[in-house]
Amino acid sequence: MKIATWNINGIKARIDNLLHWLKESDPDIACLQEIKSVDDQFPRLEIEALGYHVETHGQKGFNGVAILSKHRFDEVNRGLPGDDGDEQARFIEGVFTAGGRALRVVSLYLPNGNPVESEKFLYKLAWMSRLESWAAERLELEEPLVLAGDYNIIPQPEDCHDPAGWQGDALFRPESLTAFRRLANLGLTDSIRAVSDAPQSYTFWDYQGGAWPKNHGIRIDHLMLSPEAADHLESAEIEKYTRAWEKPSDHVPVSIRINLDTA
DNA sequence: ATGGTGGAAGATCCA
Repeated sequence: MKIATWNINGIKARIDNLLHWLKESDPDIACLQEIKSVDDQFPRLEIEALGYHVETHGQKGFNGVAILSKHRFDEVNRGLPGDDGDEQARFIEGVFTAGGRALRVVSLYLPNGNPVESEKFLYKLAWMSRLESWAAERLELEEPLVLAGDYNIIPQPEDCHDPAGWQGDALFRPESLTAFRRLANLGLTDSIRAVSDAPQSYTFWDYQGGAWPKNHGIRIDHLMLSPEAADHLESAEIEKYTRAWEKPSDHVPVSIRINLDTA
C-alpha cells in the first residue's frame, strides 16, 4: 500500500497538477494540506472519477486538509482535540481496514508559528502539545498509524540548506524541535530517516530567490509511523520531480510503501 | 532599504 502526503498550496490553483500526480504516482491514500478551500467548493468529482473517496476539512481562504483514498473510510474525525475554541482546519483522521485490521491515517497541517514573538508561536507550541496528547492516546491502541503532513518542523540541521540562516525561525527553534522530539519519542518513526540518511533531501523550496534551482530547500513534510506501521515499512520517497512542473506547489509529495497484508 | 513569489480573495493576510 502506498500512502502519500502533499501540501498542494491551494486546490483551485493545483487541481491539474494533482490529477496528473494521482495518475502518475497512484497512491492508495493521499493526505493533502493547504487546500485553501471550503468543503463544498473542493473539486471532489474529478478526484472521485479516478477512483478515490474524498474527505475534506476545509475553511475559507487558508489552511484546510483532506484525505483521498481508494479504500472506503470506516470513520472520519475532523479537528485536533484539546481546544474547542480552535477554528483552524488543520487535522483530519481517516480509519480504514487493511490486512484485516484498522489502519489510521492523519493528514495534518502544523502551524508555521512565525513570527516567534507573536501569538502564532504560542499557538504552534500549544498545537504540538495537543498533538502529542492525541498521539499518546492513539498509540495505546497498538494499531498501524500514519501521521502524515506538513509539520513546519526542520528536525535536524541536515534537513535544511543553511542551518545558520534558519536559526531563530519557528521551524527550527529549540522549543519547536523539542516538541517534535517529544512526539517522536512516544514511539513514532520518521519514514524518510528510517530508509535514508541522505542529507539535502528536501520537501519544500520557497518560490522566492531561486530556491529550487539552487536547491535551497528544507525537509518539513513528514510521515511519522507507529511501531505497527513502521514494522512493515518497505520504502519511502520524496517525489521531487513535481517541483519542476508548471505552476508547482512549493512543497513536493512524500510517499511510503507499507505491506500490511503480512501484519 | 526594499522587495523578493505565490495563493485566495477581492484589502490584505498568510506562508
